[in-house]
Amino acid sequence: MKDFLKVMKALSDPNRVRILKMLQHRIMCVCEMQAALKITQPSVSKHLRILEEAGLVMSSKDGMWVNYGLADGSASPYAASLLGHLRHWLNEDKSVSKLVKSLPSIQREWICKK
Amino acid sequence: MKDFLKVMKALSDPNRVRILKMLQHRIMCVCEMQAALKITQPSVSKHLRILEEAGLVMSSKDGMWVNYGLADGSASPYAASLLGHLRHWLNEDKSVSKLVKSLPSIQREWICKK
DNA sequence: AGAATATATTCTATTTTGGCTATATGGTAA
DNA sequence: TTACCATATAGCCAAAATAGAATATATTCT
Repeated sequence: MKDFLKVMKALSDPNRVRILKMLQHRIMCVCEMQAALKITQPSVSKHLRILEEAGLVMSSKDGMWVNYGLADGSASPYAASLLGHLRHWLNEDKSVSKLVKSLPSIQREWICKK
Repeated sequence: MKDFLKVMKALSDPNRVRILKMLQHRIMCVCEMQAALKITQPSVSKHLRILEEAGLVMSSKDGMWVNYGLADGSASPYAASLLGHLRHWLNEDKSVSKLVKSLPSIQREWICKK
């Protein structure tokens, strides 16, 4: 029950759902998501922690950066199932499609390192 | 997005999930659920309202009683999908199986009308 | 009509959540 | 080493959620 609730709670916030929808298109670092969502970096980090503990995303360090991607689902069957559905869901949502369309212009070389 | 979040939030509370798991077995009135969950009647009503607005349960009046059952899913594709998965999920959860086992002894004729 | 019962709503107190600022950590480059 | 940069954590505050007590509504029975 606890694992199930973790996944449901993780999916109960619009910004966390938007993060997952972005990660369907490519791997991203924290500062890229921050630029896309227009919220502060600590907020993004917090959301990512919740998503990770629910088994929805996974991270790997690459030097200074931390790359986040969708989890493979091995950590939680609930997460695996929901990640599958999310592929088809919410593609028509305006806030999501707008975000996805903005992705090409958001790259860590441009955003960070200023 | 809003409809999706409603379903996820509705499924983010253990008592609401337990209500759904009970309703998989039979239709119930509010006072039966109250007896099963051992929480106050207003709390049950509130949970049911949230579940209903998410498209997860439906109600029909029968005299003094209001019968609640699982929704058919026509109100929300997200609710429909999750209700399907919930059939298989959490059957092994202790709090759920305990509840289900207690169902036969919980009937409105005995519980209410005291 | 009035009493009793099942459910819904309101109100209040408590907890949880999401955002921000400030600070800490850890890696990179000079 | 020092300086810098990406990310994580801690602390704070406002908004939202949960539970219970008290109250309101609606239906049945006498």
